[in-house]
Amino acid sequence: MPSKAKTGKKLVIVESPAKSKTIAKYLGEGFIVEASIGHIRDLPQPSDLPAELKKTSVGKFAVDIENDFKPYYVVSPDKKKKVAELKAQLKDADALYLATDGDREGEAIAWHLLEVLKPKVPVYRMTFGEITKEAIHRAMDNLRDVDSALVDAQETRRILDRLYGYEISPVLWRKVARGLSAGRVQSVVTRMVVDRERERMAFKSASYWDLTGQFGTGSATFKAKLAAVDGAKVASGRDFNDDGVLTSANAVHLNDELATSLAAGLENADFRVRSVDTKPYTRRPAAPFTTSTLQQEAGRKLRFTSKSTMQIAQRLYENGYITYMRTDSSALSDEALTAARRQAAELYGPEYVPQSPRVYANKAANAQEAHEAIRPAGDSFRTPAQVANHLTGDAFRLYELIWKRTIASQMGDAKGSTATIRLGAVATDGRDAEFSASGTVITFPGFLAAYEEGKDESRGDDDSDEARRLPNVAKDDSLTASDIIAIGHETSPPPRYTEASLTAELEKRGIGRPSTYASTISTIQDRGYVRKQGSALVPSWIAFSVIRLLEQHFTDYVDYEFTADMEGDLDKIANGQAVGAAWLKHFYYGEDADPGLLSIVNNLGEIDAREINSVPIAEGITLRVGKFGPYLESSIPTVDPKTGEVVESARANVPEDLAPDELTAAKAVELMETAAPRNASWARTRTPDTPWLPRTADTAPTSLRSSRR
DNA sequence: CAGTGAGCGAGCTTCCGCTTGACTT
Repeated sequence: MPSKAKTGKKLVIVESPAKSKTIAKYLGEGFIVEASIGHIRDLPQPSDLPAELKKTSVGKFAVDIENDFKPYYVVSPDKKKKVAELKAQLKDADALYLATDGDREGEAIAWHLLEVLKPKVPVYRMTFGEITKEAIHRAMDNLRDVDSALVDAQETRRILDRLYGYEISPVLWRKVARGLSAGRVQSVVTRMVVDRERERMAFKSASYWDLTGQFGTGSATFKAKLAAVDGAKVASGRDFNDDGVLTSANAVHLNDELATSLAAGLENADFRVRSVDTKPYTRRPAAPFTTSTLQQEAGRKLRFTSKSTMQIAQRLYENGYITYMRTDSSALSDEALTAARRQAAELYGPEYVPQSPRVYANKAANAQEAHEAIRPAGDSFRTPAQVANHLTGDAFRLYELIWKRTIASQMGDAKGSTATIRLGAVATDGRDAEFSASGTVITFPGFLAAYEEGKDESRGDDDSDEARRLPNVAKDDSLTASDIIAIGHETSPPPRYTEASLTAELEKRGIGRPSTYASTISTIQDRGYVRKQGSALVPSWIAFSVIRLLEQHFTDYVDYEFTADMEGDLDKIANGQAVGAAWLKHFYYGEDADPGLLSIVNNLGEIDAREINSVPIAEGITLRVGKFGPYLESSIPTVDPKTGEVVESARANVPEDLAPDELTAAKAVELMETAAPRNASWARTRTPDTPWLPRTADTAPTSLRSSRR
């Protein structure tokens, strides 16, 4: 066999196969572009370690906790084939270019490739923020070495997550239930959902009343709302706190009676315009999509789950319709800016495009910006009409959303004016009532011509800033009045998170990464911490127990700032100001006053499982999380009337679909009463004067039969 | 179903982040 001659080609390795095709095109002859398809090595499951290692200091985490936290890496089973292919390609190449993403994880992938492929040819690290011919060639002119400090930072992050998850999860198995898990990201996310439910449980609703009326001059009428009585502002939803207490000192709180009598007293009153105030209105377009904002907006406008949004986006990306869909950057490349501005001008006219391109600053904490924003691919965008024949239902709708958002982001502000009319009259009882109405008129739609961002369900009063035109009126004009009615309102608790609003919050706080938002939300559902009720995320009672334990014993680890603090430290490692191994040593074994994770876990002392799994619900009634789910227990001893026996406690099941905030004291009593017959005595002693028909196996069918006849 | 428990104690569960297919339901 003749000895194999080198092809003289250069091997370039990127992360994503879809990217590799485009890059190959730009680099041309002489280059072979391959993809690693993400990470190629990772820490194995400790159970998969070779037997001889299991007994050593590596055995617990696949990290040597006694020797500078040296990780024990293995090539991931599903990457063995890929690695073999890359090795074969490298044999024929005369240079290797590691072109993985320009962020912390990408740097680590480059290093792992280096470790596994052991190239004998020159190796260069290259990075680019966008996939254009210019950017790729610029990257070729700015080659460097793999940044070992940045790799150290990634490795530290990886090991920290293993130590955190695999040290704390077993505590939950022992104290709450088997199979549970804790982690730097999932535990904080679960805590957010639990905290929101706690706020809802503690929430006390307040009721307040106001008036609306129809006012007008001749034929034109408009609706206005009571704003002030005798010069004092009328209290509305935002004037109450979550305890149902009025917090605005100068506001008048109208109840049913006061509002109804005022409405009656205004029936024939002489209403006049008191002021007309006009203010200019401008609104700016939203930034181009990041992973997080795409998931939110697709959730709001298209009702997609985060998971399905990502699946559809992946297909669009692979087929060349959009740019990369896992990104935390809202920046557009120069090529995209030009394309968006040109297309906006063509479709809407040059006056719709501002003089200079709009630049969006990144709002998210810890953004790494290895890619540009999510936008239509290419240097001239295909319009939705042009792709309509190639894309089916959901894919088309997602493309259209991305296209609109991108175009709109480079269009001018919407301009108009907001008019506010204040009008009033004196009621028959002498009270002065002032109403107000406002309406916005858009004189130049700007970006609104292309796209408007959706809104999340808002709290409190319904927004009256709708785009409506108010009639032309002037001060002291007399107005007709009709339909003056009193309306009662109740303040509402903070809304539950949805996938979309939770993702937004995670991005804002810098918790998790674009590639994991969707899977994190799946994880907390798979573990039974959270379930979806419609689009709302509702925590389980198990989650309450878990979070309570973590808050009490691992306070710092479930702090909302934990990840942000970690990122700060990792930055120091990436800058060479700190070393990963020393940082991990501090984290795991402690330092000075800080005990470290290991000693916390080893010195938990007596965690009273019963206490952790209990939540007081009402006087004498406690919710407990047991082996078979949550149940209610009453601690009020009662005497069984038949046997004369003292019953120490009674129990009742809690329905699966009952959200924690729906388990009020009254509901708990009701559940105890309708539980098993043995609780009958409990119910009778508790509410002696209420006649109560036990719904037992004996009585229920009878009553059903009789009621049906 | 039954509720933090007698004794012995095997074997099991778990993290985050980067990427796609190859699987089943």
